[in-house]
Amino acid sequence: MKLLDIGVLSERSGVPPSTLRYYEEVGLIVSLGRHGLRRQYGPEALTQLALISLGKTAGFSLDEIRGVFGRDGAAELPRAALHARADKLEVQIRRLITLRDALRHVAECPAESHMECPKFRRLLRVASHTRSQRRPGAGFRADRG
Amino acid sequence: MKLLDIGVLSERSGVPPSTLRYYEEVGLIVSLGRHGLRRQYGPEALTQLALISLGKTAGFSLDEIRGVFGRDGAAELPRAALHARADKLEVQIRRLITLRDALRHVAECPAESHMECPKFRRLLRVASHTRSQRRPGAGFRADRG
DNA sequence: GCTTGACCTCAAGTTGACTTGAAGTGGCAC
DNA sequence: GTGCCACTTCAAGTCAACTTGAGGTCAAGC
Repeated sequence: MKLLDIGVLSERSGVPPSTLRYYEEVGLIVSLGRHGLRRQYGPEALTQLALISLGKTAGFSLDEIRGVFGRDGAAELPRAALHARADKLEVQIRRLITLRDALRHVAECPAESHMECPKFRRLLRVASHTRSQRRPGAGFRADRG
Repeated sequence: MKLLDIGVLSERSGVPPSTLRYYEEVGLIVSLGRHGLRRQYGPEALTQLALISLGKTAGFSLDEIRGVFGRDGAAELPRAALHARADKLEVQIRRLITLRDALRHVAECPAESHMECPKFRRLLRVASHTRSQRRPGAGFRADRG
């Protein structure tokens, strides 16, 4: 059973050691032991980090991610709850597609003002109907690989 | 030209007055005047807020949103930059689809452990290859309509 | 055996996006 | 003309998710 030193895990996952320690502190991952002072992780930690990364992209808080996937990276919620999450994701995916289309459109549309373009106005109508959601203080960071 | 009292705009957009004032402070929207003390907004503010909401769903910071869409809700960036944004969005959309599929899968898969399921492992491989991105301190809130 | 360097702990700081609280203002209904 | 109440300003607080800094430890290589 080959364990990964925190430095190795950090390098392989792209997640800084400080973040790995933080994730462990909040119970998202577990270290299996120490080599001297240094934390040693099992190979499954890489999988967990991939899952965490995906969840963050989706805008889930670390709390929610921990709620959905247990320490071993397996789902802990009942089917219905998992499908509910997937449904919410689907809504978000549609909103992202709307925005992508809006961006592509304004990049190409020759109309004087975008507001005069029926296609753009239609996109925005969709946007305002698919109401946005917020939850207090859920930090999300994207960018910086 | 009918103006919207901040209270009306707040109600119609679902965005709290404190947030509208904040958006105005950071230059995302503009009020056209006052009725007594109360800010009055033009109807285009609703469009701007829809755009802001979409941008936030996509994980853009308010700074980035302001950068892409000017005060009038029209794009301010050159075509190439807009397409680049759209490309990044597309990557994110694919990650979200991966996560959605993973969730649906674990909800249905009868395998003893998900790690033993080839389909799940394949999903995770995709997840770890499509590397996640982060940018320092870009708060994002989802949920709470 | 001593240096080196990457780790350790713990507290405090940072960031973006808001919200909250105190103290004040002004249009509108009565 | 007076009370109400939703607004106003401004400073300070909050929250998640990390990062940073000070001071310390320890396995490995020389």
